Amino acid sequence: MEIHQLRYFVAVAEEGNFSRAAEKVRVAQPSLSQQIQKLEAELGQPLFDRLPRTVLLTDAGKRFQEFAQRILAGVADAQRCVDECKGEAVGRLVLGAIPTIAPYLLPRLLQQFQHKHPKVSIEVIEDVTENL
Amino acid sequence: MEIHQLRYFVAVAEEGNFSRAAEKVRVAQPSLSQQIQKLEAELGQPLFDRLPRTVLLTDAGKRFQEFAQRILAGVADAQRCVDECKGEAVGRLVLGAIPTIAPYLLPRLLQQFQHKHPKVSIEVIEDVTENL
DNA sequence: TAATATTACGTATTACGTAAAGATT
DNA sequence: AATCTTTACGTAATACGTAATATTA
Repeated sequence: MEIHQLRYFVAVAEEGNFSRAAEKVRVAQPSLSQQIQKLEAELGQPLFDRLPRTVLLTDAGKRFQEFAQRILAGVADAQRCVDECKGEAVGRLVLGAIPTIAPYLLPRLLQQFQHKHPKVSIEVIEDVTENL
Repeated sequence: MEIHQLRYFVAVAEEGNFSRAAEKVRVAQPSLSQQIQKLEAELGQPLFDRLPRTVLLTDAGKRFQEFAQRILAGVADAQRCVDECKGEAVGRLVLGAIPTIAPYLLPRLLQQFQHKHPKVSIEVIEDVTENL
């Protein structure tokens, strides 16, 4: 069982149609068909009844759908969760800069940086020799 | 993000050691290392601090671990869920058998079958000609 | 030197797309 | 004929293992 298979499965379940599901998940329709078959083989039973007009979930498929959706939601949550950590730098930044240029470039850059990393304290040293 | 990557990640998080984790999930250690790197790349940040003696979860890694475990638990649940559907055959089974042999083989087989498929009603016909 | 993680690289698996076939209306 | 799914098959992506290379104690 793989995550992309779960995406395909949910798409077919929602669309009731392999072709439209394939467009939705942006994959060739036979490829999607293969992945669904593979998933069904691994689970040991069919997830869909392939009827002439539409594709319906089997009982097992209905059950499975809820789990699949919860898993995919979990994946999305996990993504978002670590994204929140991303810019969360903390600490202290000491920055050396050439006195002549500093006032012209730094203000905007530092403002952007502070916005992204509010927990970092910044100190700018224009004349480095003072600290030698 | 793939399910096997989550398994690898959880193993490393639990073992605090790539080598032992690799044994646990039965994969070569460099392969596991690669998959972790790939996962970290996709998430946009490291999940582990590679320290000399051990491997520790980063803040993002700690957060991610909970989600990963929930996802894997969901996968296991999904498997179990559809397994429950498996033997749930319902309906009626009419079985023809050679009269001489039937009494010797069928009782045990039918008992097993009924145990697995309690919702199937069974009829045994020993003399098929009666039904022609 | 021992223990551990990463990089390099060739191989085997596999997901994919295109084309053809099957099935149903 | 038209619509939809599956089968067939070659290609491309990739997960894997082995071997070599850091890195640290």
